Amino acid sequence: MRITYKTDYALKALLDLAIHYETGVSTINDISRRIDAPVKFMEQVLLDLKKGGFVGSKRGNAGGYSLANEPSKISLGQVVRYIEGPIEPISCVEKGYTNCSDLSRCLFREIWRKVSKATSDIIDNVTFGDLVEQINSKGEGFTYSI
Amino acid sequence: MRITYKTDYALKALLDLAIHYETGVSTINDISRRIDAPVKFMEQVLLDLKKGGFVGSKRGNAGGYSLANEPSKISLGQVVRYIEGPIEPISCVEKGYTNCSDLSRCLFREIWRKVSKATSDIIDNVTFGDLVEQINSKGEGFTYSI
DNA sequence: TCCTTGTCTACTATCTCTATAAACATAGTA
DNA sequence: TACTATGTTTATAGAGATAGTAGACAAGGA
Repeated sequence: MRITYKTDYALKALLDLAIHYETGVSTINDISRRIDAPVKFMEQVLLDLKKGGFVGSKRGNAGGYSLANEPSKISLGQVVRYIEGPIEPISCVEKGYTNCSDLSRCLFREIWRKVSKATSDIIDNVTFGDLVEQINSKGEGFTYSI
Repeated sequence: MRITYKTDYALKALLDLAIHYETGVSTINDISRRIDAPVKFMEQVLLDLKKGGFVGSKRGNAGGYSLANEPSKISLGQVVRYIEGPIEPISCVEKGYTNCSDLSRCLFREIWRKVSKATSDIIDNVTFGDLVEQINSKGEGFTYSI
């Protein structure tokens, strides 16, 4: 039931960008250093996040990445689904699945549906705005390790 | 966030054995056929389940597998943890983890801890006895597809 | 033009998943 | 005893995912 490093890095990168939302763009190098991720791997993660519409970029001198939307408009769930894939622990729970011989009679399907819903309820209801707010409410001078 | 086929087969095999709890042992071939799983793969799964203490076996002619405990004593969570591994979506949530620079300051840890707890609350509170009961309460002649 | 930055493609080592195969051990039965 | 049905163990293998690494290229500002 593990998430991958890619998703972990993606979430941390977005939180980093959310923290620096007012500051302007951040370079891949800056982001990688601040969240302690491999630079070349971060390149790919950020490109994926760009394809997903989560971040914008500016090339050339003084270029870098920035959030495409307000932190409060991006939920963790959106990112996890895009980078990691479906939340559902087993494919038969997914919408539109019709391969089982008789879905209505499979007991495990209902279990995994519940797990899927519980997980979604958590990660769909937290935005990067919420996280930044939590950090700020701790007071000045308190630095988070992302 | 997917579980593996191995876990899926393991759960289905145990439910199958729970349904036939009073009947005596079932052979690998019978179980595989009833839950529609590859025989040679089922061998490994059942062997793992035996190591985990979930099933017992009898060799030789008229041998086979049977549940090691009453169906109501085995929860889905026990099996998932043993076959699939930790429920926690990321290692820093696990008990005893001390590798993070500063656990108390990581916001994502709390999110994944919540997801982990929600999942556990579901799968730790369903036993194979519950599932068999659900099947029986549907009345005679109603066959489940496991 | 030069430097800094993002973009894109390719490559690789390692691991996991999902099986399959063959040789072997055990136990009942003819 | 010989035979057969069963579980046991170990090895192997292809496909795919994971977690990176490398290098050439494109764009934009000074």
